[in-house]
Amino acid sequence: MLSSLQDQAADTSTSKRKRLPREFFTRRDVLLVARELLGQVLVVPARDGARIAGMIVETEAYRGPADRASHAYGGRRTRRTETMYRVGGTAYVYFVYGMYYQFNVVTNVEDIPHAVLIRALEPVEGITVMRKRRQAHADHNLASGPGKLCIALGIDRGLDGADLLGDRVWIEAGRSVRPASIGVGPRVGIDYAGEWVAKPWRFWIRDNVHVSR
DNA sequence: TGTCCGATTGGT
DNA sequence: CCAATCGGACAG
Repeated sequence: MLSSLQDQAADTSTSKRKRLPREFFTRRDVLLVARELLGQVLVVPARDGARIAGMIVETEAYRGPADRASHAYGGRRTRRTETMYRVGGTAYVYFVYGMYYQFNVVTNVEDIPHAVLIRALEPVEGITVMRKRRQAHADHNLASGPGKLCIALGIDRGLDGADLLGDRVWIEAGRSVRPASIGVGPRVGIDYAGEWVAKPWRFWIRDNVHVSR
């Protein structure tokens, strides 16, 4: 089973992949979108026309305004959170801890601030560039965290608000992941969120070495 | 304007 | 376990 997973993952680097359509992102269930983003491929074009890409192996759903862990909790609408109120299929990129960027995918229709944090990628294309940016770390440590993947792909605040159906960053169809291969558990780094801390809204591909932690 | 703190990471 | 490092949110 493990080998078939790897074969399929390898397949995504050679076959033609289709870009995910608007309708994938505008669905109302952010938990469903978070699960189905596993196995899809996040792509950022490099300067010379090359591509930097990684298969999504870990995600977290944020369901504002009810979700206390969300930046949009209570309907909070500020310059930073405004992006989350845009239509599904928009990139929400923010800066934290004074040094890291975090890449999110906005879901649902306009004015409903739901989003999926992309927490880890398995490198697929542009691995040499990723190694350079991440200072020659082992491959399983190139993009195995939300801050790390932004460094590896060169993502910064300039991509906040970018349309995922545009040409600055997008997501292509990779492989579907069987429910049995999906790990489910509580989100991390949100100890301030009270009862919402325990919600099992973190998803990952089981046995994949590129998952964080 | 001042203070508090974070959807993390890497080193001790 | 802890420091790094600075923008965002909010109180005053």
